[in-house]
Amino acid sequence: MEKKQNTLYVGSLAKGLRLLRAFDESHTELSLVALAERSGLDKSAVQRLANTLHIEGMLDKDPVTRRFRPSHAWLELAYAYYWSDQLVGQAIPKLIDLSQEIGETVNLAELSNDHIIYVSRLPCQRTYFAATVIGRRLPALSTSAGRAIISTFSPEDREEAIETWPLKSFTARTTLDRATIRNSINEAVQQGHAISSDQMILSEIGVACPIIGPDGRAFAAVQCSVSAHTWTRERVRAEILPRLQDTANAISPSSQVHRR
Amino acid sequence: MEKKQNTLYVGSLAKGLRLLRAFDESHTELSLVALAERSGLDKSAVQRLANTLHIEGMLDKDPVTRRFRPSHAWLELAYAYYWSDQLVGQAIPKLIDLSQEIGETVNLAELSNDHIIYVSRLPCQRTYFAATVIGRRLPALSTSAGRAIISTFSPEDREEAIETWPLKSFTARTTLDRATIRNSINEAVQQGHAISSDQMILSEIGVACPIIGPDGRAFAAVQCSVSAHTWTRERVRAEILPRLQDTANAISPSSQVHRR
DNA sequence: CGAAGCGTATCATATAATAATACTTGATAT
DNA sequence: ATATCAAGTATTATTATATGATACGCTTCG
Repeated sequence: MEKKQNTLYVGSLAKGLRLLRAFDESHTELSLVALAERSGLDKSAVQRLANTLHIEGMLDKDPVTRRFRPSHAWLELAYAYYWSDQLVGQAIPKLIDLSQEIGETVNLAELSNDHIIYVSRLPCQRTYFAATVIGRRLPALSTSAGRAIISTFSPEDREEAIETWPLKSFTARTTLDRATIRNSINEAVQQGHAISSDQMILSEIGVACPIIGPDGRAFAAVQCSVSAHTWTRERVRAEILPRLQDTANAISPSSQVHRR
Repeated sequence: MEKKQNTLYVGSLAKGLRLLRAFDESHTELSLVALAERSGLDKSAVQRLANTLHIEGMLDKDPVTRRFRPSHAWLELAYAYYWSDQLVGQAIPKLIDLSQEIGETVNLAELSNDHIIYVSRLPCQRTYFAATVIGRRLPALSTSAGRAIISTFSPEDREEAIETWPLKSFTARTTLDRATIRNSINEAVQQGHAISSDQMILSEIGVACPIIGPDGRAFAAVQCSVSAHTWTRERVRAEILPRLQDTANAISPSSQVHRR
């Protein structure tokens, strides 16, 4: 078991974290051996680590099936995260206003390496569950939010992102061709916003405006997803975009105020 | 440093978790020594553990201030949590409908020992930030959701909760008298819902209906918070309560369906 | 009834975490 | 400019602590 050869690296802690990360949308509760398989650790290690996590309240354990599940503590961590992210605090009231105005689902997405992560979500219409859950990470290139953010990069960084960032197919129509994505991003450079269709799910239109930082570069975007059954790209541009743009602008300038 | 004398307990992992828990609403970024103070660990330990957490992507480190902050990984954990909590999946669409109908903030709260924790929040009006953040834990006795849940307990359990669960003062009007709380809960037993005022913040009215499990006992509640400036308890009862009740009932029966 | 799978418990061993110490850096004040 | 201090970083000898192999007991299934 080759760990980082570093006296400042605590292997046991890292292994414990791997256990936490073994849970995802399709692995919602795991037995001891299932945890061992998914984490790549042996049974003894998992026994000790999972037991520790259970004692410390990070894993719930079903008394009858003996299976482990994420505990409420995972939500408490999200709570702490929200207070630490200045952008969220500034954005939330404006996002609420926006969602009420347009009556459609509004999201705040942040760049997380080469993915975007939905940090705040305000669902206004029934949608599929995955569209309502915070913390969802998606390849930046495949999302309107990611493209909006990338569109604020320097030409070089933009090109590097387009060429090297990962892609993954979600629907039959997910764009996997980087040239097409380049066009989409170039449009976003011109127009200041990105629009995409059918990327994560079919019959879905996504619009996003970047939240521009003091250096002109965005690391977040305000995004809106609507159904193609009731909307067209034209109506989205006419009715949603102006307010979305206003909201993104309103969040931008005052950002980066450090406290303490 | 007395740890659990147990070969199945990994102290280093537990210490690492203490570092994560050092962050909260008033400690959003922490330096090495600040982490040491808040966790009760010595500088060397914090150095090693925090470094590990950083390498593993659980802590961001400001390259200039050298301070640590929660990373996006904390939201990913919340994401995994949401998929593991069956109740949320069942409740979300109904909560969205409800919030659209009544145009006010709707919450889903679950019991977490003697506290309630907000698992899902759908803000419809501008409110203070804390009211929009998921993962917030509050003493069950001080919240309408908690009282609604307790009201479904057996008389003995109810009494034990009223007598022993913790209380904390949030506003000048937070009820700290257990007799008064007993009255409020008894009312909830009669009426099937709980109403409270000025508990977490002044001029706020909270209503909650329990989500009753197959055994008749609730571990969650649908809750709604409105401003006392625009609402009265009577109007809340007349206009919000019926739909709130319907929503809670609609979530209740189908619960406890185990998959896999 | 036997086998298989899983959770639990025990223990000798040496690896891997520890804590003390010293070094580096940057900010503030003199 | 220079001194002082606090905070972050690096190194090391020591042994406490995590390890993983093994064995046991309980269900479940064919």
